[in-house]
Amino acid sequence: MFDWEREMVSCVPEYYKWTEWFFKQFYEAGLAYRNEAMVNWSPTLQTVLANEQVIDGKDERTGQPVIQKMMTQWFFRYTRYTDEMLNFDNIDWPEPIRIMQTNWIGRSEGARVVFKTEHGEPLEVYTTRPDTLWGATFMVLAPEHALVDKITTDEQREPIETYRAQAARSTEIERSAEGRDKTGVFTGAYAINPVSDARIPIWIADYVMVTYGTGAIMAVPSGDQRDFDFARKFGLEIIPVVQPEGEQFEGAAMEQAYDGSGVMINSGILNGIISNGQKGRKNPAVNAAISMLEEKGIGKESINYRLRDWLISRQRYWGSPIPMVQKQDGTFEPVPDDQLPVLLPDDVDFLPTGQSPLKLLEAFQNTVDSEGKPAKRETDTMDTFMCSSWYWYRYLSPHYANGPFDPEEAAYWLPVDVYTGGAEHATMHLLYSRWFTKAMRDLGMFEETMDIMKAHGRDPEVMQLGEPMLKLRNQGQVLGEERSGHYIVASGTWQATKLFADKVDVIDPADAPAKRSKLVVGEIIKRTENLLTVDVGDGELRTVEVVPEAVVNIPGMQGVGRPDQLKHHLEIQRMSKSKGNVVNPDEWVARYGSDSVRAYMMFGFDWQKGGPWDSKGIQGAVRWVNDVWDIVTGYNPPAHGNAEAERDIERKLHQAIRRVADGLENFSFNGSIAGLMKFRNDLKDVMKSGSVGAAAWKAAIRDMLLLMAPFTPHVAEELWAQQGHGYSVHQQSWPEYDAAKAAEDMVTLVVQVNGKVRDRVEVAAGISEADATTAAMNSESVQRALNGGSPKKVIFIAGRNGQEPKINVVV
RNA sequence: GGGGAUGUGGCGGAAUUGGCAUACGCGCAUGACUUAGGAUCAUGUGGUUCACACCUUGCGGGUUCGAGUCCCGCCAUCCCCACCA
Repeated sequence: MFDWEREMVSCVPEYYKWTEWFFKQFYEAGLAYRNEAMVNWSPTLQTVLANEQVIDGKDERTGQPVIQKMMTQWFFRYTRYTDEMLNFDNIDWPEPIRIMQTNWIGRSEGARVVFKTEHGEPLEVYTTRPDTLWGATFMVLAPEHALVDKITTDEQREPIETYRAQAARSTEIERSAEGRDKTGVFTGAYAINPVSDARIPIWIADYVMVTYGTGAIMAVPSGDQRDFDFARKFGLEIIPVVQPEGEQFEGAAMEQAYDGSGVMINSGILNGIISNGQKGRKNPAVNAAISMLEEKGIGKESINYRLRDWLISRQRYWGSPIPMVQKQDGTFEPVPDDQLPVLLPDDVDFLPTGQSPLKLLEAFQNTVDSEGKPAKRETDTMDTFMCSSWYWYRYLSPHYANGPFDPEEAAYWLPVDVYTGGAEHATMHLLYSRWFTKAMRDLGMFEETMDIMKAHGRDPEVMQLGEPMLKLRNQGQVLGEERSGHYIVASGTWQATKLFADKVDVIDPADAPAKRSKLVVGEIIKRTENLLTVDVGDGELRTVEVVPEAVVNIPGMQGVGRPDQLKHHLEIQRMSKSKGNVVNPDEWVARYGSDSVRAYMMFGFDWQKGGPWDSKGIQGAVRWVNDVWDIVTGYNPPAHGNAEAERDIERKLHQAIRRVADGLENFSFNGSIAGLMKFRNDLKDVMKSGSVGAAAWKAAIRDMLLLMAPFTPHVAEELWAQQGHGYSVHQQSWPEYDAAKAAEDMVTLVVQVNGKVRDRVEVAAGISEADATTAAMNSESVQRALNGGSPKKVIFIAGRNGQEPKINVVV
């Protein structure tokens, strides 16, 4: 149900005023900052992109390559809440989403170790395997690492500069497309291994990312395959430090890196300690290594995250303006609250300059600072994920003027109970949203809400979680229908391997004529304009061009047939105009009514999975709705029925209540409707037997309509009114489930022999173990299996929750 | 390379904690009603088998009195991440 009084639009000033306000709040709290950083730059879009918007080194929208570039940009301290965002204890979110977010945040446990160059410059690295420190035989810096310039020797300067220039030019795709073939250049400088005092060469290579860890690694070729590949390629030393039982590793002879468990060798004081191959303190060798590093003061335990701060600047027009002005001295200050929002100008020119139109608009940029001196407005706008990171708070009170939301409303509604959306939002929208809410909490934005909650007797503790949505479920997508192509007979003239058809008839495959040289007979696999690809059987394809004046006969198609009306084969895939498999719900609603279409949408699929549309499958829902209509309007029950039958329909009603309610809570809507369809079948049986009296019948119908209301709201309302009940069916209390009423008197005792079902016996519900055993022993199948002997064991399982009792005889 | 999900009749899909596998629906078959049927009604419909009976949840093992469900190893498909040190 939609409450249109709470409609809001994120690109109107009434909304984005508060998006800007949030930015300002974050800025003043130190959660927003400006920094120079290596960013993803899209030359195509002429803007920077968040890591989340770069897929395989390409921009997710255009598929064009993205390059790395140093730029000054606005960031949010996304990493402030890494550990809290890894905690899902108090929210009910799907496991796959939690795993994806966990992997995205990418927490890794290890240590930072400070190496020194020969000349004494400190060179810090991050490693998850400090136990392998003695095996570090060289170091690798990212090409962009700040120390490269300083340490490179004169002889190596030229190749280093060439390599760095090349790395800067190349896109991330090119860097990873090289796969395992390592490249790199020696700087000419050496470092001292702080534990072994070995003099080890320092290289640069693009397999080390400047953005992760410290942008520098200690390379342990005996334990890391990437380092191993690099060492082999450039002839660097390999020292084994972890040796599995029964092996005798020799650095020169190793064929690949070994990262499994074993015992430490060549490792000074660590020799003999077990390294179990794990990361963190769980590994005895790592544990010992970290203690040693901290004791000697050359390193310390350290946690590292894959997650970077959230880059929110965009060099484009669309998006909320960043409410900052740059003063003449170059520093920034926020726009005063009473001047918010900074409006997006509507007189911009979209010129192909490669720059944001705002950059070209002097009138927008020129302003004054808080002292009245000339200043320049920030022309970057915010990532539109900003707008979607808090919209549900605005829903509460879309026209509220004193803040982003009305705390009175918030105290009633927050947090969101259930949120549904696609799983594709896992690492973007849903993670941003969690960050945003945690930041709001820490900035005290929920304080007033919590006071009001307290005043209304609601426990405000839940707001301390800083979680926007307590329960999340992902829905699947309804895909296009699988459809076979038209089966055709095309005739015309051949030119080389192509048939120019002047006549095309769509036929039933059963009526296909025999193969003839002048004909093409088969299913259309593909059609582009008037060019057909036809499967003539045995996987053989023919190309047919339908000439402009050709006669096209399509049975059931009115008017003169055109080649573009010929259907081609479609596999199950997403609906899209270009594939021609879009199912327009309006057409189906016009044909069957919205309740039937709605019921089918809920019944025909696993809601969390989605699946292909099936234009025949909808018939089941249509028949159900029609049947219910006929049952309710077209049957006159007798004044009095028999008690047993009335008890039985009451029982079935309560079983239906249970199924419908369970389905609604678990998002198994198909189960709910299956329960209702079954009840429809039960009612039809009652109609046939005429055994239920008017009062019991009317009561059953009444509750069924209540159960149907969420699924077929219009038909339920109409029938509710026709039954003489007051408006509205949607404002009644839900039928209460009564387990006693749902319980069966007689149940089927399932008799198993060695766990396999061999017999079924009708017995009274709640049968005792002794009686069940007697019944089982009297079963012919059991007698046969026992063959005169006695059972080894008999296991009785009483029926729970309406389940049948079972008895298993072990022979 | 790492992580995740899925795999059940001809099809969509059911199956609380391990306890009658295939609910509900589509389709199909036979019959009825009909000038007609893409309507409706009845019956049937996992497989092998005349039957008795046996087998069956991607494949192979295991745990258990009992496995679609739990564990181990494969295979297939899809998704996410990816030189992350």
